[in-house]
Parts: sequence; C-alpha cells; structure tokens
Amino acid sequence: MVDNRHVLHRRQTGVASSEVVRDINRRIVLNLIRTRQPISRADLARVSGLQRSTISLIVEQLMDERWVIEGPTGRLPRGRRPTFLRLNDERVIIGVDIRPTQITVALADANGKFSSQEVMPTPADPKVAIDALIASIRRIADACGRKKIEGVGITLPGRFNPSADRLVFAPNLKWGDVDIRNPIAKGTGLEVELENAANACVLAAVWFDRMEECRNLVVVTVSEGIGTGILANGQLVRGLSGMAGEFGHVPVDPKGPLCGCGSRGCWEVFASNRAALRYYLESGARAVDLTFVDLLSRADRGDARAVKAIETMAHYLGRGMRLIVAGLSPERIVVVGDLTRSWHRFGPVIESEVLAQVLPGGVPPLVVPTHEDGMARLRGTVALVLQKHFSA
Amino acid sequence: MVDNRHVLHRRQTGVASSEVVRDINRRIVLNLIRTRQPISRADLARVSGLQRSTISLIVEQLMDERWVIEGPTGRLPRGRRPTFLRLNDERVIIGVDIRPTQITVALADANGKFSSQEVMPTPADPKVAIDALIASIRRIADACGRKKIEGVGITLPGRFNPSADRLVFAPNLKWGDVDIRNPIAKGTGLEVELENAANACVLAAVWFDRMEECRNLVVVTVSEGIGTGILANGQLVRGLSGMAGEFGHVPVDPKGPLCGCGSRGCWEVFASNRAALRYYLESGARAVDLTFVDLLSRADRGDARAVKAIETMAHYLGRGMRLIVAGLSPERIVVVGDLTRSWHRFGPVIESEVLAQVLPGGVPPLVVPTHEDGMARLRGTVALVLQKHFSA
DNA sequence: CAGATATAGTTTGGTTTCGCAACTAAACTG
DNA sequence: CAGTTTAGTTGCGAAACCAAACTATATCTG
Repeated sequence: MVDNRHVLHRRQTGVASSEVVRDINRRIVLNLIRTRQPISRADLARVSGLQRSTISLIVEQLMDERWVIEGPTGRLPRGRRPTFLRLNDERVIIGVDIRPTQITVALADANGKFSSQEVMPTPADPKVAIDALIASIRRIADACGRKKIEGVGITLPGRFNPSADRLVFAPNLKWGDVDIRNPIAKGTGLEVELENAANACVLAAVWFDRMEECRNLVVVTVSEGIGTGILANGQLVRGLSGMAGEFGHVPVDPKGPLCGCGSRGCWEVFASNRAALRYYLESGARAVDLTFVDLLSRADRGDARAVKAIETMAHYLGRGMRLIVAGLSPERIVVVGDLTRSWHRFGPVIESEVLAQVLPGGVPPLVVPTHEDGMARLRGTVALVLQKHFSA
Repeated sequence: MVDNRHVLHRRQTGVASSEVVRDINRRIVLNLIRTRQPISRADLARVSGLQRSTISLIVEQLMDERWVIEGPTGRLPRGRRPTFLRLNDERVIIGVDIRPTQITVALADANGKFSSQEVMPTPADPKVAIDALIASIRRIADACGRKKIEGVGITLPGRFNPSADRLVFAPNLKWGDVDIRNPIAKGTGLEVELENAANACVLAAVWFDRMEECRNLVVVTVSEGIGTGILANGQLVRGLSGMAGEFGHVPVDPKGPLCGCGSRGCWEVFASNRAALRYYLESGARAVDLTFVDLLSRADRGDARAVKAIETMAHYLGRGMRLIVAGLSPERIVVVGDLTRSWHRFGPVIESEVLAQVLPGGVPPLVVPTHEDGMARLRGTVALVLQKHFSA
C-alpha cells in the first residue's frame, strides 16, 4: 500500500489556464507598442503573428487599462488610414538615484522621458535620508496633477536583498544594514522597488537602448568602486540574497593593496576612479582634493602623468574583464561611469587587453561605453517599476 | 506620413495560442510523473492544482505518445483504488562520456538507470574516435530490441558551440576544431546532443538529485583541469558561443606558472589534480607515473607529503571559489571529481577558505561533493536528450 | 464621378483548452 | 446489502485563439 497524500505539497507549479494565453500575448503586444510606437493594429498583427481580430481585442483591453492611447491616423498610398497607438504618458514613475555624494529624485513617463527633477546631498544618517526622500517624493508626486503614479524605483550603490528587504553590502554608502523600502512605501503610499545601480543599468540597456535581442551582457559601473550587473539568457542574475555581480571584489593580485571589503588586491583597488587618482599621486604629481573628472581634464590638457595614470587604470580594467569574459562569455560589456567621457583613452587600451586574453575558440565581447551616462541609472528605475506589468 | 511596413521583422515573438496552454501543462504533468512516480491521476491533480478531468486528458495524451504507462493499482483505506502511472522505460537514450583517456557508451532509460555499457580508450585522432563511437552506438542500439531510442547525449571535456556545431576549446582533448555532431548523427540515424561535462553535471543535479528548487548553483569539475557549469535563475548559462564557465582560466596570481591556455597563473594551474601532483613532487617526494588517485591513497596511508600536497590543492580550490561566490552568489557549489573520494580532507579546507572570503552581508554557499561521481556526467546526458520534451 | 482596388479594423463562427459539477466505478464498513 | 469514500470520466460553459467574411475608408482609373 502506498499512500503519500500527506507528503504532497500544497502549492502548484505555475500551471496554465486560458487566461495565461491572454496574459502572455498582452505583454507581447504592450512591449511591441512600447518599442515600436507609434504603430497601428495592423502592423502589430504583422509583427507579432497574431490575428488582427486578436490584436484588436488586446488593444481594447490595454486601452481600458489606460496603458495605451490612440494617436493620430497615418496615411498610406492606398486604403483606409491606420490608427496609431502609443503608450499613455499619463502613467508616470518616480525614479530615485542614490549615490555616495548626491541623491536625484525625478519624474518620468513610461518611455523613460524625464521632466521635473530634484537633487540633494546624500545625508550620512539613513533615517535623515529616508525622511528627506519621502518629502521630495511627495513634492514631485503632488506636482504631477492627476497622472497615475505607478511606483517609485530606487537605485543605489550596493546590493539589496529582496527576500529580507534589507540593504546589504554598500561599502561606499555607510548606511549599514537598513530597511529602505518599507519606510518609504509607508511614507508615500506608493509601491517601492529597489535595485543595485549596475543591475539598473542592465535593465536600462535592455529596455531603452534597443538591446532586447542581446540576451547575455554585463554592465560594469566604474566610480569609487566597481560593480557589475549580469544578464544571462535575457534575465538579471541576482543570485542568493541579491549579491551576484561583485566581481569588483575578486582578488586579481594576492599581494595588492588592502580593499575596503577586507581582502587584498581586489579588482576595484586597481581599476576604480580612486585607483587612477592613487596612480597619479604615486607618480609624483601634486594635487589637493583632485576629483576623477579633474584628472581626465588634466590629461586632456596634456598632463603626461595624468595620461599615464589613466592608462594604468584602463589596463587593469581590461585585465579584470578576463573574469567576466572567461566566466560568462557575454556578447557585450557595457561600461558606465565618468570614464566614458574620455573613452578615446580607455576604449583602445581595454579592448586590446580583452582581446589578448580571449581563450582560443572564444568570441570576444563588444566593449561599449554607455551614452548619456547621467541618466542610465534613472532610466533603469523606470524599467524596474514597469517590468512586472510589461515583462514575462 | 509614416509607413514602416518594410522595416517590420518577420520573426514571430513566441506568441501564445490555446495549444500552448496544453503544452505547458503537459510538461508540468510529465515532470511530476517523472519526479514522483509512481503517482495516481488523483494525486497529480492535487499536486499540480489542475482539475482531475484535465489530468485525465493530459495523461491519455502522454500514454498515446508512449511517454507514460499505467502500472499496478494502489490500495487505500477506503474507496476505489488509484491506478499508478510511471515513465515508460521502453524509451531509452544512449549516453556517451568522452574523457581525455577513456570513452564510455551506455544505455539508459528516462529515469537515469543504466543497463549495458561499453568502455574504450580515447583515440588521439578525432576521425578514428568518431568511427569507433558510431560502431559502439550501433552495437548498443541493435541490442536494445524494439525500445525507442530517443537520441544520443554526449558530454566532453571542452566547450561546444551549438550555433556552429563545432568543438571549441578542449585543451585536454587535442582534437582541434572538429564537428562531432553531424558525423555521428548521420552515422547512426539518431539525434545527437553535445554538452560540456560541467554543464552536463548541472543538468544531472537538477534532474536527478532533487535540486529542482535550487535555481542558482555552480558545478566545479576537478580533474586534469577545472571546469564550471553555471545555473542561474534555473537556467544553464552558456554565454556567447558556449564558452561561459571557464573560471578555471581566470588568473589568480599574475606571477604563477604558465597555463595550457597561454595565460599565467590560472586557477586550474593551482587547484587541479595535476597541481596536487606537482606540489607533491616539489616537496621532494619520489614518484614515477603517479596518478591523482594514487596520491589520495598515499595520503590515506599516512604519507605526510601527500597530505600536504592535497591540502595545498584544497586551499587553492577554496580560494578560487571566491570568483564564483563574489560573481554569482550561488546557493550551492557542487564539486565533482576524484577528489570527492577524500572529501574528509578537501571539504573542511575548502569550506573554511570560502567562509573567510564571503563579503559582508553575503550568504555563503553550501559546498557539497557529488555522490556516485562516476555516473554524474552520464546521467547528465539523459537530461540533455530529454530536456526538450520535458522542460519548458 | 462611379467603380475597382487596397488597406485598416470589426464581427462572426469554429476550435482548443480549462474549470466545474455531476456522474460512474470500485473499494471498504457495519 | 445499503452507505460512505475515493478514483476517474463525462458533459457543459467560459475564455482565448484563428480564420474568413464583413464594413469602413482611402487612392486610382477610365
């Protein structure tokens, strides 16, 4: 006799019913409208492969839900004019970009277009910061009339554990092990999503930079430290407790300088903005309160020591990418940070270093700087908030 | 006027129709039968959340397709007896495990149970090897009567580029840039799937070792070299051209010995079986034609130099796992290889090394040896061949 | 300017699939 | 042998798709 009823788990493997079909197709159509707007129903049918009748029903539903609106009619050589569809820009999200020195709060529509914006210095005390954030979010929310606010997306220079709702490992933001999400959600009455800055840049790249078809890419953010965001098989890799992507804290030389994380010779000790400043000072140059951007300017003005320091940093950046190339073999590596302003200095060094290290038989990744860097993180917050409605 | 018809890509975004619902549920039911057999229709309904009527229809379809058969009836305290269902073991696959020194060809059913088996030395010439393989596969295929052979699954110590059908990067198997799949497919008339050995072990772990619920794990295979297989978000990560997972060729010490890949100080130079033998010889021990397994025996017999060499290897194994822990933060690291026979020596050293390097806020992964190591790769081939019928 | 042609979008009918509830089948109990 | 319990089947309605016919609205042509 076999009786295992008591062992049977109650909950269900996501089984499919007829509504699932509609949900899948609804998301496909919504994303097609997002990426190809303005677009007519007939074109949606052609691109998606769904019947025109089905498209009409789904579009009707999307308009009922206020995601989509009809625009002007188009004009064709013959025949009835198409009605163009586009995303409803009355649905907005509030994006927050927390950096070690300053916080930006901004309002955006679903297309990643930003309107109003507030900037404040980053408070040292997380409680003060959270109160200031709530006030700022409220001001922006009040100012946007009766537009529907979809939620608040926050990026920060650290890892966030979604199962525990806690900030973990943010060495450049000394806030400790704090819960940011719930206080802000309660204080504003809005849904709040948090994400690491590098991961947010991955989302931004996939959503807004026409990289939907690139299913394996890595974003490397370079500033005080180095962070990475990994897209594998088209999905963000967060790992257990959200800590995936800390390639910056892999030791590349066991005899290197001490790192803030406690180890010795981590990649970011050799290849971050701070490292370049260290190389510059070690070469005998004089400087007080020099920033990384200042260093780039000095290089442009012909300072040979600045050029050398930058080249050393670029060299180590490229070398460290071996980690990423060997371990993940991505199609692209997207570089984010102030260094992209001087890509003519960094690009060639990084590229040759990466090429020299590709394993026999391997295909080297494209290494590209991200454009309009200032907005990459903020655009990521839009994707962060909207992805549950748009993505599968 | 906007007319973008000519720009519209033909590609159909995986759009859903009513058959998709059945397909999803069919796979769910088939997998439930696989993992919980013997199981009745009524229990399937309870576990899956689908209606009993729906289960009956799906099971009928699966029996028509010869995936599932009815077994004996069960017995309950009251009521009608349930009819148990299980996988049809008349559907078999042929698994091939190619290693640098020997090749194993074996017959297995869908449960990963192996029956007949052939072993041969690995020919140096790939053409010879392919011919020998075809002959061996034919012998086994002929011997299995009228059972339905689902396909041939091959694992090998190298990376395989599925889009080009070519073996790339197999430094321990000097066959060059060869096409293995098509000759064998033509020579046997069977479908052939290839996969890297570490990736095959990932599939085996997920399919047969009850690790379905672990969606982030890394397999580390340790033998002549070190290979890794990555499971992220429940999916194998192959990267561009199948090269993902070569953490073994990340330099951990820029001043280390030269590696077969051309770089210096790669992880596998410090932590492979070969490395342990090198440490042993460097310590002044005398040995001719010593294998790694011999070294383990000597350690067990009290050879202090052998113990030391093993500890050094274990130390570097643990250190190198920092790459994996920092970059991917997996829930588990599964270690495969001869070293698992002496896990009492390796386990503690590796674990303490990994623990010492976990970033603040991070959760350390479980490091576990895989059981019945000899079969891990072969069981992976079963999953490899069957996954397109079973998995989403 | 009427009719032909072309294109956009809607309506109607047919199919597949699921859920739900009523049903039949087969066991045990008293 | 009637009552209860559990397994599995049958029939019907709802939701979603596709396919094809239909309506609406353009331009072109003789």
